[in-house]
Amino acid sequence: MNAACCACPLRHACSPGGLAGVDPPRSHLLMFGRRCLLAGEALYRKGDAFHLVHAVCSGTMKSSLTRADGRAQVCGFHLPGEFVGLDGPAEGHYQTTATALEATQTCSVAYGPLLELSSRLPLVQQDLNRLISREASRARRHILVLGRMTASERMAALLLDLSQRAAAGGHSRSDISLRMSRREIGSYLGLTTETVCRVLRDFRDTKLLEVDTRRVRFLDLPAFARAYPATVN
Amino acid sequence: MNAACCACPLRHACSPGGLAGVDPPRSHLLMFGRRCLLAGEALYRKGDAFHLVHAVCSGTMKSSLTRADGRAQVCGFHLPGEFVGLDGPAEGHYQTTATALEATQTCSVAYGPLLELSSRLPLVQQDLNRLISREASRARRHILVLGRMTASERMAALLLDLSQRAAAGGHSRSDISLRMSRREIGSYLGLTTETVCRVLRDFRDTKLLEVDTRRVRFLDLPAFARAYPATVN
DNA sequence: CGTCATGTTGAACCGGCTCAATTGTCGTGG
DNA sequence: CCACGACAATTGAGCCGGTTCAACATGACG
Repeated sequence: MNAACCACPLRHACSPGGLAGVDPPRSHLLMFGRRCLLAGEALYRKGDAFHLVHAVCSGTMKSSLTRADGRAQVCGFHLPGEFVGLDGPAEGHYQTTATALEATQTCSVAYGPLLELSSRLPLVQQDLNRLISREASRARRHILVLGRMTASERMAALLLDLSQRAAAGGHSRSDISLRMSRREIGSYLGLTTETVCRVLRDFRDTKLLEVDTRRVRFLDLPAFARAYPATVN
Repeated sequence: MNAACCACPLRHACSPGGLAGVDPPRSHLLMFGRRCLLAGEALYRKGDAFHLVHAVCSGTMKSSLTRADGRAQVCGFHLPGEFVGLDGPAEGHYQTTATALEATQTCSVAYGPLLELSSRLPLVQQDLNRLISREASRARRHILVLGRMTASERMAALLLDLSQRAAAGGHSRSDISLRMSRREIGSYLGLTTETVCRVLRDFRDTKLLEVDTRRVRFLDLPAFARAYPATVN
């Protein structure tokens, strides 16, 4: 582990989560560099040549697809400790655009050397395949949400998912801050911003949540999860 | 290429599409076996231990997710020459259930040896990663459809997709046969069977298609594609 | 020929959308 | 510090696309 990695807030999360088998003396070969993004800044865009995968070190990102008519559809939110850019291997260029939702730090890893390394280290190879495959898992869960769920179920699914991932990152499970706008939530869930608002108001009115704009607190998380069982995988 | 592969209808499609770099003398090590499935029979089920990936040799399959309440959501259709089971690497067990829609032949490949082989052959490694990554691409395209499209756009997207894939398999581009039921189409598109029927009727009434139950013919494919541009990727 | 699943069509309903207006939030500059 | 403007969030009223529910047609298969 080199100097930059020692300081990385991901130093614990990165290896077990992503690249368990990389022996320290070699890992510096992989790291391409860090970037600091401002809110709204893109890390990569759809169509960019794919050479790097990225870890979110701090902040939050979204990834979005572009429709033929040019409008965007948010297809994922990414918290610290998670990877973005793993949609690249499919075609050799990114198929999504990754944008920072707030000031965000990322760490980039060169894909070529990573592949090469993985062929020498079976554990890395398996982890890499797993990571790429998990990309599809996420998308499939998303399909389940968009398929035939009501607005409240969709919103509940997102909140429970964010809660769980925030917890995995060491944050509170019941007190989550939404770094994305209502419009972005709506795009992700296949709803309008108005409906997102109304659903959150209903959750508040029925004492399931406290909602203060972008701050959400579960009043009884287990009860909430029980009320929306179809959303848990 | 061993005897079974010589007779395989995929013998041309398999290598270029999937495993370009496997040198013939070794490929027999990979092939695990063939299976013949009847309509409705499952090749694997959600939760089964993941050891094999499969190619569809003939017939048609669907893969489906299971909701917490037990109901299924179709998440993909698979034509001859395409792979199924690549959702396995993520967690070491299948996350979907693959079912034959008609009499279907499959060819299975052991994942472990494939991984091992791929570490010696960079081209195979890259292809394997690409295949796994394409799994996510498919799911993302599906998200785009389920996100915010009208019923007709969804149906058009499916028909154009099937047309394109049928053409890739050497079949007619404008004359396609739907091996799946209206219910399965509806599940895949996030619609009811009734709506699927009505949309097809509308396409027929507006002279875009000839529809005879499970047989669909585009009367003017380019015009159809132009009428639904948002559905083409 | 009867049975059962699949497909089709119609009528009424409703969840979420559209459109429009209001309020809240935050950054900027006076 | 406040005023201002731009944008995000919220709320209401009315509408509409797709669902629900029900009836009927078709077709596969014993």
